[in-house]
Amino acid sequence: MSATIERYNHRTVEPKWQAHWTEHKSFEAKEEPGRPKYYVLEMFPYPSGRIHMGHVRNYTMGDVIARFRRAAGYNVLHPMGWDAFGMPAENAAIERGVHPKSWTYENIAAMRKQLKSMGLSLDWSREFATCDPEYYRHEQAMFIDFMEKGLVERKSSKVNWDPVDHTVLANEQVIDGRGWRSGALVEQRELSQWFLKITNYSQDLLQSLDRLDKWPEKVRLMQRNWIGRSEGLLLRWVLEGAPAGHTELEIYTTRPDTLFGASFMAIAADHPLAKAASADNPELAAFCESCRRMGTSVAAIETAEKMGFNTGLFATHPLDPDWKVPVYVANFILMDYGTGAIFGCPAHDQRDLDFARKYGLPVTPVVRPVDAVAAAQSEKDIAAGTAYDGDGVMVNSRFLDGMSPEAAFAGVADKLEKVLLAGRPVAARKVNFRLRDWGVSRQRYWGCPIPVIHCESCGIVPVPKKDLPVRLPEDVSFDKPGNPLAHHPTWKHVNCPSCGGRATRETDTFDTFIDSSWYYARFCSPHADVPVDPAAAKYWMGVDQYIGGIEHAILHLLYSRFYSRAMQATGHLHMDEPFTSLFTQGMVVHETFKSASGEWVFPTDAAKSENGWVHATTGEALTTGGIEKMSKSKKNVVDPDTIIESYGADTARWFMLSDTPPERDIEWTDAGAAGAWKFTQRLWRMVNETAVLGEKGSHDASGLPLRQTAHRTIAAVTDDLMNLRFNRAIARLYELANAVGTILQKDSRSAGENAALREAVESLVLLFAPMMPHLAEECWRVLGHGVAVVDTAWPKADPALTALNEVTVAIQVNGKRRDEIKVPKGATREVLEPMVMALESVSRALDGKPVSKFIVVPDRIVNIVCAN
RNA sequence: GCGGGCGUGGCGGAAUGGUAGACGCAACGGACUUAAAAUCCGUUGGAGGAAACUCCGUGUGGGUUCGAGUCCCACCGCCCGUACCA
Repeated sequence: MSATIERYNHRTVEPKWQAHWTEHKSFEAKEEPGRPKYYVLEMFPYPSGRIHMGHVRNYTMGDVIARFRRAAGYNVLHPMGWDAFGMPAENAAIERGVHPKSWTYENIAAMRKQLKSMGLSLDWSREFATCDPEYYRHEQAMFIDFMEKGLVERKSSKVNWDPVDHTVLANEQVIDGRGWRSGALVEQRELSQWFLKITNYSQDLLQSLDRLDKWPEKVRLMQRNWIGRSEGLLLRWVLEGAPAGHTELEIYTTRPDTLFGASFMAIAADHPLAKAASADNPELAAFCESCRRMGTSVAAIETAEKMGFNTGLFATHPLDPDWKVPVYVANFILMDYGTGAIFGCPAHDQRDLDFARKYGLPVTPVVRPVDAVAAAQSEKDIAAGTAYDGDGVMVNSRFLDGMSPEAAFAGVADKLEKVLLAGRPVAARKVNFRLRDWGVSRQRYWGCPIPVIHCESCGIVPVPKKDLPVRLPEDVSFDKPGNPLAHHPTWKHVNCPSCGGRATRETDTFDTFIDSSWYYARFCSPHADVPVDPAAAKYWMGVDQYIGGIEHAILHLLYSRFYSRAMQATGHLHMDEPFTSLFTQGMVVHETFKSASGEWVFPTDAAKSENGWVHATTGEALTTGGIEKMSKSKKNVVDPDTIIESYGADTARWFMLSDTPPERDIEWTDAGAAGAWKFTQRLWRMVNETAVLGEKGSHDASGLPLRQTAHRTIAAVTDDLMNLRFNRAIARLYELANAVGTILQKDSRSAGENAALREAVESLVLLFAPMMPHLAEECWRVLGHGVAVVDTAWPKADPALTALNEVTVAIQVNGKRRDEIKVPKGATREVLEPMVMALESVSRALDGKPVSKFIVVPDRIVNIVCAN
């Protein structure tokens, strides 16, 4: 064995090839009409200052796809940028006195360097940050176009106010009643806000999910639920003894079929009728106030009892003038869904049943299961406090009796649509969505300024496009809480573009989700002086493979889908669905350690002793705290820089792809990383040992087995990479490496074996190149190639070599495996039967019993069935 | 509550309804070495057996099928998402 092979040194090799790729502009993409394109995009990072292992995993996957597609002949676009606006920059300014701009751009520089050390095949010539005026200028221009198109609305509304971050949050940013970033309890405030009319597209956004067949079903379902379509009926009830101006009460229901099961009305505490009725009823007013105070936290909702207050008012049943139903204010009715009022049908709605039982209201079942046993059961359940919400047949419902609930729905709707009340139909079919318009105003400095001017005489005036961008002023102070733009002495004072009079700028900035809602389109033409160059977008869009975390399943992905529609409506883009195929990768997790006093301990400080884990320096006993997502607070982070320095980028990349399927959480372990590193060294040795054997000779029969393995590996890895099954592709590569190693170990080899070896090793290098690009380049050079791997085509499997001419067929007797035989591929039953019946193992298993069936699955299995 | 996913060796995980455990890690045995590291070779689901071989085995219980980790039903457990949405 050649003992003179030097160890593979990633510290010199990796920077060398990175420089080569940069120098040769290997990854700069240009439109080439007629040539198939492939757009790979990973969700761009927030420039927090350092990349973490999650980034390493995300960008490695994207890079493998990009390099693989590139080798396979596609014109690949693989860009990178920075989601650079947002609160951490401002927090840094407040806490440490650094300017958000310098903080951000310094972080970008640091992270760019880190990403480059990973050897990603990115087109850096297209890089931008969303805080570049050259980027947000187009965002502002498009907003003005959206305004003209009626996609923007300014309205005073109750907003979620984050008292820690001093900003408004979108509903989507409120999690369990707390700010998604600060974790502070959210308050309700009344403010004038800018909204994007995403609800104009509710139906389209819902329906088009059906077209996104390359998205995970889970994400589509989450979006479906978020949009929350329901079909129901708006229904007006005449009120009796109501305060002035409240002659009727409009409710929304999805179950008009259960109208004859009505036993009470319930309205939200914020409903105008509740307010009016409270005026001369202090007790009611107090109850409404307590409902408002109850809050929206999950804990509050889960523990809250159904509570109500009888207003003393009555509503008249729309189908029976003599039927009067009491009106309650109830704590479980939300003002911002439907009309903030319902009719309660306790037998078929659990909340209504809880409420009715508490306040002694009637419970009349009106839907009965068709099956008699089920019907009896449902009656018992209802009496015991469990509502029945299944299908069945209508009862106790006059003209609806005997119908299905579906028919009854239509029966009630058809009838009441024709009944007039105060000159209007008393009922109207109505589709309701849970989706709200998107509030985009933020009272922050480090965001894209909203390009409008408030003029006392002209009102809202958009900034003329020639005056864009509206730049953020740089001389701001963060001494006072609230928005530095509002505090700035001069910035907001301008002349009205319309009348020339004194006016003020809007000081709110955009929600940063806007920045990330169109960046994918900007990458097509990052230097164009329009938001998106139509020809470039036409060529590159949509994104063929988008990769990111599941945490963006709703917000970012839904906003982006809306944005592309809005851009289409304003002529900026030619298509509506930006992401053709979506992949959501799992997290990187790591074991956690805790000291006896409950403090988190860095894994690097934990050592294994006979008595379990101890602190490496103090010797204190440690407990393992479970395998969790890497986070600074739990100290279970591994720094990518450290890993790349000690093992190299290729090893880190390889580990990230090995063993665990990409959609699952991967556990970072030192042993696993070390294993990956050993494999890089092994490949390096094999390549060197093969290289000295010289150029490829001619093939003969002795090399056939290895050639077959190599070509089958090419076919399998190609298929696996096409389908993002990285862990399987890697297993195949280990198999090929093992096969190569076996031949290399032999004391003597035939010329044919040497030729096969050369071919197998070259294939191996090209196949692992997307995962370990630096090692592949270096190996390729050692093998004597003058052209770099990035400029070499993906290997092709020879069908003659992947085809099997002999197959192993398993022999079963009564479904139990008893033997296996090697037979020519395609062996028929006529050939197989005598062979199989002659087997000693078969006659032993049959034990003289007659064969009743002889099943042949060609090239797979033979199953002999006999009486037992 | 509702919705979705998952449950396979010591571990990560393979397996178009067709030989369960590919591949890797760990462990054990061996070669090389003064020794160790590195490397290479071998063994490794459980039980029984000297061996041939036999039996058991994919959370539990049923079912469909010649054949089930895979499909169907019920249950148990874990994970994720989500909610007074009328």
